[in-house]
Order: sequence, then C-alpha cells, then structure tokens
Amino acid sequence: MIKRYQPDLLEKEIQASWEEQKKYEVQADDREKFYCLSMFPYPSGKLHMGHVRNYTIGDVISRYKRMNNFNVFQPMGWDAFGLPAENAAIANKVSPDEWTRENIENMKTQLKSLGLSYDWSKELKTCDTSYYKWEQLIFKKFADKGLVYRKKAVVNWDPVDNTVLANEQVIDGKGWRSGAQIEIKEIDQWFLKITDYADELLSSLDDLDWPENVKTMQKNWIGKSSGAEIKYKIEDSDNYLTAFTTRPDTIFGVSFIAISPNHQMATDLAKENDSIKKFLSQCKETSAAEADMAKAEKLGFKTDIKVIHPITKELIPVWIGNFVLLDYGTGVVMGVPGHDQRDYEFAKKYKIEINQVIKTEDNELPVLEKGLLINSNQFNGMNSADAIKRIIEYLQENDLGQELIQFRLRDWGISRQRYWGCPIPVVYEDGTPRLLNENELPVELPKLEKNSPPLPLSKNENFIKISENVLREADTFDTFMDSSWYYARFPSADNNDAIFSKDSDYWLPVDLYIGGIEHAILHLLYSRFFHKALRDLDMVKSDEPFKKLLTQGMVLKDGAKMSKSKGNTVDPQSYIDKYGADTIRLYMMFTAPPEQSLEWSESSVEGASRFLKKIWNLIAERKYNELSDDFKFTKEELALRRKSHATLKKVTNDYEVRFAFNTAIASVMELLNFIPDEFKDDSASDAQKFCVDEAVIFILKMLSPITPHITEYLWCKFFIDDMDIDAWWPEHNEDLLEVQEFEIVVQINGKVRGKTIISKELNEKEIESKVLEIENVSSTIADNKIKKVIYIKEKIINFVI
RNA sequence: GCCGAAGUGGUGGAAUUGGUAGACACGCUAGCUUGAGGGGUUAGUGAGCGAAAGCUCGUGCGGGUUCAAGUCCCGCUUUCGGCACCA
Repeated sequence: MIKRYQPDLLEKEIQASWEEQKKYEVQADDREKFYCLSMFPYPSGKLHMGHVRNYTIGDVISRYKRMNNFNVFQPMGWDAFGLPAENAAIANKVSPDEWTRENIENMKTQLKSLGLSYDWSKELKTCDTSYYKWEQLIFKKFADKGLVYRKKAVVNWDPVDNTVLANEQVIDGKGWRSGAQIEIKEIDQWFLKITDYADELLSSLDDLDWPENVKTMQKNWIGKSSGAEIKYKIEDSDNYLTAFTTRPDTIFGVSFIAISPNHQMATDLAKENDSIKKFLSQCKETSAAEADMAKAEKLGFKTDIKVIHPITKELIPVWIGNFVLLDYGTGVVMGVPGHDQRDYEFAKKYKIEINQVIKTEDNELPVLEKGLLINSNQFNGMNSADAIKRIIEYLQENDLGQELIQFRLRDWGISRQRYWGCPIPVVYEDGTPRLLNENELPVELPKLEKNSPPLPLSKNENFIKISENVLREADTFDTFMDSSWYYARFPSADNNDAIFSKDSDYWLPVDLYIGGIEHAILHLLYSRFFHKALRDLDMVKSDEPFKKLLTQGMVLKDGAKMSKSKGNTVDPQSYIDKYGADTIRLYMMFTAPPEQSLEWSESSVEGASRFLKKIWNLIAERKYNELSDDFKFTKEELALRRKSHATLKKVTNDYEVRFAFNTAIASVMELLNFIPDEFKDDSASDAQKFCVDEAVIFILKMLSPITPHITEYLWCKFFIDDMDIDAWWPEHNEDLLEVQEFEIVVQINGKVRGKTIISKELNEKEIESKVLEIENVSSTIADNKIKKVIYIKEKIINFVI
C-alpha cells in the first residue's frame, strides 16, 4: 500500500487487476446493452492529443453507463490501410505492413496506459485478411444488388512521377514530390451507387439523435433540390443540350449556355479546333479538388455553336466554362446573369448580355430573390412560384423539358491506384472485368520484394498478370470503405467463419458514436449508406448504424489543429509518464466541453494534478465509519449534506444528458472545497464524520468514470474494502434539497440594486414591501413613480421607474 | 467560392428555459510555512472612479426587439472544420 500519491505505481497495479479479471470483456446477456464506440485511429505511430481526448470521452461515458448497470461493449481497432504507410515505406525502406504493425503495437501500449476499459478480445485491424476478406464479400454482394458500376472519373496526374496523386499531395497545382504541374486525367474506376439511397439518407436524418449542425451539413451535402430539366436544341442539328435549373422562372433571362470542359461536346470540338484544345488543357491545370476549382479564376471559351431558346426561339451562344462540373447534373448550365451571382460575374467578364426578368423592391443586379416576372412574354406579372409551375407545364407540353428532383450527392468512386489497401476482387478475362465469387476470396495483397517501394502499382499499369489472358485488378479500395462497416464487425471480430455472429443483433446498432467533427460528412455518410445497403441484404437489422453521435472538437495548439504537417504536435505520452493517466484524463475533461475545441495548455495539467493530490490527502488513510443517518444534524452539517446531494444531482444530469464533464468536475471541486476542515479531523463528532463519509462516497463515485485509477485505489485500499467502487451509482435524496428561504435579486430598470434573503412563506406583495426597505433600493427609487413590477418566482424582482 | 461552427477577464472556460455575467480552474500579486528547489496554505484578482458604501462601463463589431439580451432578430467581421483521393 502506498502512502503518497504515486500515480505511476498505483495505475499499473489497478490496470493489472482489470486485465487479470478480464473485467471489460463482455458477453450478450439479459441486461440492457450499451455499445459505445470511439472512432478507431489510423496507426500513424504515436497517439496524439485528439486520440486521448476522443478515447477519454468514450471511456468516461462507458464507465458511467457500467455503473448504471448497462452491459457495456467498448471495442477498439485500427484503420490500418492508408497513404502514410506508403509514404513511410518509400522514405524508410520498410514495408507498409511492417511499419503499420509496429505502429499498432506502440499505440496499443499507449492506449493501455490510459486505462481505457476496452474489450481487447474483439480488436480488429483493417489490414488483416481476416477483416478485408469480408469487405471483398460485401463488394460482391453490393454488386449482385446492382450497387456497383464502372465509369471514367478524374484523378490528379503527376506526369513526372507517372502517378496518381491524392488531393493532399497537390500543393498549388503542383505535385508535392516532383513539383510538376499536375493535370486532370480520366481513368476507369469502380463506383458505388450511394445516390440510390439519397432520399433515405436525407429523410432518416430527422429521426437521428445527432447534433443539428452535423445533420444540416449532411442535408446540404446530399442537396436535394427541385427544379426542371430543360432541353436546348442545337442549331442545325437534331441533338439537344440539357440543363438542370432550380429557377425555371428565370428562363427568359438566359443569355448563354455553359458546358463543362469534360463534356463530350467539348472533347469533340477540341478534335477539330486547336484553340479549344488549348483551352481544355488549360482547364486541366488545376487539382481535382472542388475547393480549388471554386477558387480558380472563372475561364470561358465561346464556341461557334448556338442553341435555340425553348420558348423565344432566339439563338443562344454556347460557352465552355471551367466552373461547370460534369459530376453535377448534366454538365450543362443555363446562364442567367441577371439572377445568379456566378453567371453575373462570368457575363461581366466576357461582356455577355445581362437581362433582368424578375422584379423585386431592390432591383440591383443580380436579383437573387424570387419576385414578379417581367420581360417574360406571356408569363409577365406572375410570381416566381406560379411561373415555375406554368413554365414547366409549357415545356412539358412541347417536349422541351420536365420537372426534376436533383441531388448534389454523387456516386462514390472507390478505386484507388495504391498498394496499401484492400485489393478490389476483380479479374479481367480477355479484358472483360469479372467480380470474384465468395469461394474465390480473399484476394490477398501482392507480396513485395524486400526493400522495394510499393510504387510500381500506382503507375499506369494497374493490373497483375495471372495467366496469358487473365489479369488481376491492382487497384485497391478507398480506405473509407474499411471504416464504413467496422462498427458492425466488432461484435464478431473474433469469428473467422462468418462476417457477423448471432450476437451482432444484440449489440447493433452503436448506441453512442464519438469522434471528431471533421468526419461530419464523408465517413458518417458512407457508414450510413453501408448500413442501409447491408440491411437490404439482410445482414443487419437496424436502419441506422449510430443512434447517437457526439462530435468532439479538435485539440488545438496555437489556434490550429495539431498535426504532423503543421509541426505543432504535443506528445501525450510524456505527460502520461509524468503525471499519470488520471491527471491527463481529468485535464482533458475539465478544460473544455466535448463539442468545443480545446486549446492545449501545460499549466492547466498541473492544476488537474493538484486537485487529485487534494483528493488523495483527504481520503488516504480515512476509513469508512459505518454510521447510520439518525442524527440531529446542526445547520452546518445539514448544509454539507445538502451540498453533497445537490452536487450529485447536478453531476448525474451532466453525465446523463448534457455530456458536460467540465461542469461536473467543477461541481465536485466545489463540494470538496465546501467540507469544513474541523469535520475532517479525528476529533470530529460522529454526525460530522457521517456527513464527510457521505461526501467522500459521492466524490469518489462521481469522479471514478473520469479518474478510474485513483478513485478505485482510494476506495478499496483505504475507505471501503468489501465492495467495488463501480458496482452502483448513488442516488440523491430530494428531501434534503428542500430549503426554507431563498435569495432574491432586486433590480431597478433591469439593473441589480440589491439582494436579500426571503422566507418561502412570504407572498409577492410581502416580498415587494420587504425589498423596498433595502436602503440602496429605496434611495435609488427615491421620488420616482414605480410604473411596473416584474416578479420572477424565487429569483428576481424588477421595478420599472 | 459553397456548407457548418466559434468569438465572454491575463488564460481555459461557466451562465442548462431571455432573468445576478465571469462558477470552477490556470496564471499573477501579497502574507505565512519550508535549509534551498519544489510543494503546501491564507487573502486579493474584469476595467475605471471611490476611504468605503456604492457608481459607470463591460460577452468580436454595428443596429434592433424586450421591464430585462452573452442568450432572440438583421447586417458585418475574424478564426476554425469540411468540400467527395489525408484520415
């Protein structure tokens, strides 16, 4: 037994006992289950502060739920495929596999030193065949359901290194290693039809217990908009250009049509026209990232092609515009400079006609709001809503367009020209792709020669020769595929015979998912899609993967996200070694509420450590007194009991509904400060001892989810030795919170002029006359007439003079 | 550019439903304690005026609603996250 607070010794001892008991390995049983999942890490080498925060939050909630008699499953695994392993392989001449597995070992040791209550018997690594073979099976099943197809898609091409670059590897339009001007290139790739689920992904958001901002971001990302598809006949041709618009009411304002540089028509034109060809290659000198495209200067090229306006029959010029994306809609935009900001800027730049066809109070162009139609022939005078209806009717009657619901969401391109990923299970027989069947799986990663970089595969030879006329696909899956279903695999991670075990239905869906806000869209949307598709394959039972979502803010240093590339990382391990896991956990939970970003500060860690020492000094060598509560308590003793119970009530609420661990800790600190020194003394009365023991029980229990080591040690080594600290969560006694008096704040014209204690028995009139006796109140009112009195029960009385 | 957040003392943050702005900490200042270092402990700590009582100002900026606004509304600004191949 140790006398002084020595976290290093104490934490090792406690962790060893958890491990020996297999305390956090769980089975399905008849209790209510709670599946608590924190986003699994990419094994970059070392734990960073964001991990520590994420996993502490998850562990605190898991431990709290466990104390409330839930059957809690908290697993952990590794998002082990990805680009950094290839980069490290090239830089250090190690295989991505070796590098990754070594990192996992290091990080696992670190995680264990944090005292996280994981069920390690269900650990999984996405780079294990035992994991990714099932992913290959899912791909095959998705394909059988018609969710898989192949089409051309753009990538960033580095012409010097002859390789495809990720957006991250393109800096100011140049390859990060070669420095070469990258270009957009189209290659054949596999796609998943996430758009088949667009409607459900949108509508089921409403029922999710997720933060509103995340739901809004997903809603906007899916981007359902209603409008019309309008056909513009090409002059001297039987073909049409079809454009989607949400504003058919502005059709009389169309003064140009813009097509994407990737549109087939642009490609065809370039074959016969060198300046168009030059223009197109100029458009390709930007990265494929949408943000870069949006920021790029709007470029346009006027072709000789003209189309016929479907109503006025006027001729409209066709432009090629680099701001038009082929992926959205049809790759054709009807340009209405009078009523669209981007079209307006484009028209100004290229001196294209600007027509106003909607009238509003403020007529400064572009007019973006809806209003009354002008300059629109037979539709003049209608409001936008009516006009939209009538114009669509007109177009439909003349077979020149129709009403259409459009989504911004695009299908998911899952091919990656990388080595270190899940192999796509496809072979090409005489050039024809064939998806492999279940009995042909798994397709394993090709073995690398020792010390050879994993690179040749990312060159333009994306096939592995198997026989004379059979090639194997060498592309791998997007790593988002790996993370889109891992949560479902966890309950059966140790089952090598089936993707999901019987228990999966007991544990799924995840009750609480915790992770960074940066995943608000992509990862969370892809997982939702996977879950719904798996449901339709009868592989899971629920409609959504994550019932509740907690998005934690980032850990910042000097106002920026801690990241290797920014060079502002702080290594958590040195702090764990110096102060102990409990201190780091306490610091993380105390410094900011989970959703907010957290600015790293070393001196506050010191403060957390000091608080734990205070707890230690109060409780170490204190023995529970086993007294019953039949005392006649003094006012002071009752005050302490009231404080203890009020604190417990507040903290329970903070854990249960608010996830406000920072204020929970603050309240516990207040309670600790509230205990009078003489009560702690050996010479204290039995009643006083009782009150302190009660406070100590509450304090240890309330802190134990956050600082599990020190609280368990104090509890069983000193205080009560015949009961587990986490066996139950205490309940407060509401009767003790009853008070006879309250403090009222007296305001005059909304400004505080005094406070006083009022007995609960007084009525409003009596309170009014009592507070008017306060000197500062009466002197401020003086001769002024009281116009109005506002009384807020047991809080505030405000005199308006 | 588009979508989503955030901005409160020297610092992290609190104010849960429109009702006392600054809880709880960190830091700082002073006193006590200690051989030193460290630690512990007591008091003070938004700004300005005042001996004090108290008064005025104060939650990114500008306006508005209200008896009352950090909180609601309108406009702006800065910072952060995401933008489909970083994970």
